[in-house]
Amino acid sequence: MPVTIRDVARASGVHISTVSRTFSAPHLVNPETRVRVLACAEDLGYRPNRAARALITGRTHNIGLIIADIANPFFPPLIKAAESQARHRDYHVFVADTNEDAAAEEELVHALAKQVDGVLLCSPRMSNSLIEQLSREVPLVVVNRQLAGLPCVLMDVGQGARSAIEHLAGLGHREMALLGGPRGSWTSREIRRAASAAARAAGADLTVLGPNPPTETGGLAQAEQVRRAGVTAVLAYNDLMAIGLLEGLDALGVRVPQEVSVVGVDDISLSRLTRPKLTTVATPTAAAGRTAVDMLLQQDTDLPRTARGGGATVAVGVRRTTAQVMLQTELVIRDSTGPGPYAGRERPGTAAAGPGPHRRADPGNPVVAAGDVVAS
Amino acid sequence: MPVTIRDVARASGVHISTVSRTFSAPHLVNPETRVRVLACAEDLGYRPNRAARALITGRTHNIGLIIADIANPFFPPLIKAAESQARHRDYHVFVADTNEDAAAEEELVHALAKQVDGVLLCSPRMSNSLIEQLSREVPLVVVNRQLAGLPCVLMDVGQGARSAIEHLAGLGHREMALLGGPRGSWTSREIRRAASAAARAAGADLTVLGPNPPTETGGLAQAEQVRRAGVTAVLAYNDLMAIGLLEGLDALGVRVPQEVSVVGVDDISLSRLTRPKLTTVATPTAAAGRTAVDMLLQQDTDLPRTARGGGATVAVGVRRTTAQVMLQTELVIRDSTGPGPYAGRERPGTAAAGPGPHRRADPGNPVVAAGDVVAS
DNA sequence: GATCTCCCTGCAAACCTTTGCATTGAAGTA
DNA sequence: TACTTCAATGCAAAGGTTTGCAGGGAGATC
Repeated sequence: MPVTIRDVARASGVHISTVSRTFSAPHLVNPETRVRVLACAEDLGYRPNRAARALITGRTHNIGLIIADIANPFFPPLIKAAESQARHRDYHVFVADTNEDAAAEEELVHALAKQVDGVLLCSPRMSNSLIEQLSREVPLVVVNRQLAGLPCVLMDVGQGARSAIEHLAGLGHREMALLGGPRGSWTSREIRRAASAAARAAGADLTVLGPNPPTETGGLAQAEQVRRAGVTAVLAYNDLMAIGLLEGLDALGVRVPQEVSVVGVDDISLSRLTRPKLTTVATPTAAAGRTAVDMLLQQDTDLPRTARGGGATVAVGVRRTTAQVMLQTELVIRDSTGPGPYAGRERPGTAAAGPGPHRRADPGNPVVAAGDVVAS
Repeated sequence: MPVTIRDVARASGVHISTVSRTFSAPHLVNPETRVRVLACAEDLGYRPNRAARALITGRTHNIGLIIADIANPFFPPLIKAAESQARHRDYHVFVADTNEDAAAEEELVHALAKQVDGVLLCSPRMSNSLIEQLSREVPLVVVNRQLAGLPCVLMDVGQGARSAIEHLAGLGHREMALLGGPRGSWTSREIRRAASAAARAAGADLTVLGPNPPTETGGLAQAEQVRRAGVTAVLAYNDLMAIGLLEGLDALGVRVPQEVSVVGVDDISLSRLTRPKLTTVATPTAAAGRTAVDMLLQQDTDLPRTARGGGATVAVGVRRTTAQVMLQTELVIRDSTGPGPYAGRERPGTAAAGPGPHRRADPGNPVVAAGDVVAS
């Protein structure tokens, strides 16, 4: 039933190799023959069997995309961007969800290793050493985690957190809380580090609450703690948690931003739809998806995967590019942050007045720090 | 570099076929040999090459999942459920996003056809005839669309829409609007049909606005129309649109539910977090994902795909199961619906008073209508 | 007219695995 | 002891494609 290259060859009266070349190296075949073959192929509905092709070329033209949680609206834009970028290059994307579970991550990498040309590991929860080990099994690009010797796509959440804290301090807040993200998250650590430093620099206190699951529920569950901590401003690990917190505070009768200001991270589409609209640190997720695919495919074309001719072309000392790209973030001020108790006292330069809407531009210029490492 | 079955055979001193059997038919190999082979395989980090296996068995152990829009929170639960169900059966899931584009759908089915054992087509936008045609290329299970002769997983949105309209009528609404979904959506047609009938039965007017893109923006854009139509209650194609409408009405100063009641469909997790909380028709998305995978895999085990031995085992008159499963929906009443202008006038039986919270049970009992069809 | 180029096409091996059949050898039976 | 049975293993073909190499033929050059 399935039509193979052989059927096309028979129909068009040429050898299968000619049919093969018609598709993979058209310039090598006579134009007349080519059109004839193409016509027959079209006619019969022939489509090359990618598995068979993969067997010999060593390239599946698939890439794996491992995601902590598809239900987190942070990821879909990244996934879509990665898919569209991949599709342009005739690659397909395998999306897999780990449910925020490090063990599932490892298993998925193994499972995907043989059927993809590379894996995008997004916001991994497993250890650095394990990631390094897995990278020997299949080319890896890591998103939202910095690892020496591996290509990484990072978002500058540190800068974002700093801006957020400075924004809050400028509004007159001194007692702040940070809702930490999940254990094992590089982003969470990064935000915490930067936020602490920024708070210290601004003369503010920062209470860290967490780690927490990075979901609405995780944020909602901390509402009580936030109130008890007596803070007037909160930075949450992500928008989902911030939205949950908004909900929780509302249930407790705490008004936002009059009594407590809330800032999220990610700028998911939802954060424009909450009441009040959420002030948040916009992360360039789509750009990250595109960039990660580019880096993976770049790496892929660099390393010939099939060692045709056996031991002759030993791949010793292959150079692997390990560029690390840092994408910029931007604070988007909306309605969930307002003046704090110290508004107008100090720091007179920073406007403590009503926050106007703030149009953000797409940060299209990644800061690139490239480096080459000799792979084993 | 990649370790093959041959390496394992060499290391353990047996023939490759014995290694193969160790994995695919363990009972055929001597226990001692087996442990030795397994040890060697473990040692070398051997993992069978699925592409090569697929070439001969005709099964890739992958399934494709084609989704209109991953960013729509309706889908992630379905995807997760499908993935987890598939993983239990040692299958992997290829997720692809079509951006609500019928042409992209067709192309994706073609592209996936050869590298998966079957495709789950979720909320397709293309024509029935095209779907039927594609189903001859690769086994298909269709979700959210009813097609004779093809296995389908449906959610009873008709019943849901009816309940919603009855709920609104019971609250004293007579002038209602329906925000239609995207063109080509079976669900949208179904909702429209049922809602119209229910409105007629309840003596209410139903203005249909649309079709619309099934997003927040789509809903938001219709706020003005809704106000102009002078209706007091709106049923939206999905929660996303309902949420957008909420936003739009708020911007226009229209209070919900005091002036206009709003009902959505899907019960995405967000609808618990809007202000007011959204009354909606809960659809069993996770169950749909699980069921669809089950049906696909069932079909897959029924049809031997590789006709080894060539013409001898002609697959003529193969029976294909085409069960159609209808999953039940349920109205979840929250805070976005309230009494209408005719509250308490007629229909005294139906309580027009404040809507109490309503706990919904997981509708775990699918209504199954099975049928066998002889495939060509 | 003979030789050389060069374009096009065919040939066959290779990729890694599965699986029907053949072979081996040991245990069981008469 | 000779024969059957059966479990365990080896052999080799097959699956669909790519690709290095070789061959064929037409046109060009001398």
